[in-house]
Amino acid sequence: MIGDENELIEHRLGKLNALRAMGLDPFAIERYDRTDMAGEILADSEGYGEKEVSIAGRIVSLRPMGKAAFAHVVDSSGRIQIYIKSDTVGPDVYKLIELMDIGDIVGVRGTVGKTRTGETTVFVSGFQILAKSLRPLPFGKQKGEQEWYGLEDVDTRYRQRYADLIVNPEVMEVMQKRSLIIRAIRQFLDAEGFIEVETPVLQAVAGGAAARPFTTHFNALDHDFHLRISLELYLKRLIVGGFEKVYEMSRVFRNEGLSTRHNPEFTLMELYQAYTDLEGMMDLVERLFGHICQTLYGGLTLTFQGQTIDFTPPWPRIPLLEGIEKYSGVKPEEFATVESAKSAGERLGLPMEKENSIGGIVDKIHEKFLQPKLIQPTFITEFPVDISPLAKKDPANPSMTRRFEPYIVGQECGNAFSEINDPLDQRDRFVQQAKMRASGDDEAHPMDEDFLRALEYGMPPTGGLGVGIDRMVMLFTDAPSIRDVILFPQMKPETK
RNA sequence: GGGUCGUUAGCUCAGUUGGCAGAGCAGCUGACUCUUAAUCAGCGGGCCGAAGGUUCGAGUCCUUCACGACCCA
Repeated sequence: MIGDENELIEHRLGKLNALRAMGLDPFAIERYDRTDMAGEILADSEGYGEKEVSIAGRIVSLRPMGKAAFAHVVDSSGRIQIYIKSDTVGPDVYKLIELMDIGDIVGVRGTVGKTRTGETTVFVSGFQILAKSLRPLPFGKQKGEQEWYGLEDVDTRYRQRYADLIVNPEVMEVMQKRSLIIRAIRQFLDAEGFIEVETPVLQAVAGGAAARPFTTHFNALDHDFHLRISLELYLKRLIVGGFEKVYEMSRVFRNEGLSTRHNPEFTLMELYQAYTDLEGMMDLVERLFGHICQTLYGGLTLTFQGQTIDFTPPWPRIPLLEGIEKYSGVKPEEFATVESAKSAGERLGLPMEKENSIGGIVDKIHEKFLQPKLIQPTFITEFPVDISPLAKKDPANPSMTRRFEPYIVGQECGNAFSEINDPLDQRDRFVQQAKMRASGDDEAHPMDEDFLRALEYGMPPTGGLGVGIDRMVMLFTDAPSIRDVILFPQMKPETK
């Protein structure tokens, strides 16, 4: 979009043309061999002696002073000062300083030393501009006493994440941590003997969660497909097929709104383990979160938004209705019928007009009264059957299921259950869901005959777990918004 | 979906009861061979988110729209 060029861009184009006229077209350069990274030099500034180093990176500050100049160069390892003196590089090379801008990519040769004030600096013997920055970086805020900030406008930050990354280095740090977390999850699961698989993103029936899917048309098959909303039903097909410990960590898509905790495409990790149950999954969750915390912070505690969170097992296990009674006063018996549950909800001041299922009301009261109290890691267990169409019923109380959700800092961090492996029960649940769908609940679970056929071949007793990776990364990076942990969050397209 | 707030220079923001469009930073010109996002002197830079309306006159008031933030559903 260099059509909207202004004076600033005009000047930089002029400098580019001057470089080209001198036979120094930066964009003709294909390669620059580096001997060292900025971070390595800063870490061992005494160890370089007279050795010549070559570094490359982006100019982020420039202080020319007549016939000498200071600048800072940033590469992926850090930021180092360079000092260029006309006497050293010769007047012809020094002239290039006039054609250099903050934002340019440069290659620098020189020796390592310290300036009078003690800052480790590369004393330049030669340099070249490797790429010209034509568009000024969104630097330049002064606030109070000489404090500097980069880009703040969140709209621009998300739409131009490339500029955000240059100007706000903490974004890069969060994304590096995200990579460490994902690696730690894979290490943990590999060590536990899990096999990572890939299942279809395009699905004729999008099930495994209560959410609206995105729909797309498959031209060759002349059929509408959905983008998956979960990984569950294909992974359980694999358990039927003989995999005993299997997982997938990948993107799923839900056609819903955006918020500080929701992005319509997000990363989900689901795992399934044959011959174990809910309690086996709780044990695994405790160890998984503990492993990640150890890897990142060397212990079992971290700070999130000022609160200290302790992952030391065992985490408390609280049945959902017990927790609701404790924090809202509503007794479990009140959830016996939709009518009594509704009046309990109304008593608490919650809008109940649209509610027509016990599970929905339980969920709403939970969200408002119990969930915000669950700061330290806690397992909430025993969810109503009508909002848990894939979880085994509790033999002691068939209106509830053998399901749990872990909560940390008031946020749901996962979902797990003893999986239904009775194809007859599963069919009944799907039929129930179909009725809910028919009465207007478009997030009710769709019928999936192929999945039922798989269960009919026989699936071992199985424990399953799903964890939203983006929310997990928020927790481990102290990020208040999901957009802080997603490089390119979903936005409405620009209209210009 | 509802409410509140926001959108002015590259960035961050002022702009009074409606009366010439402002600041800091960065940019440009000049000076300066150890600076700390230097310093000194000078100079440019605007479709005030878009469209309509009220008015002699709108950045400012009204309406609609677009995009965003926060809260609620």
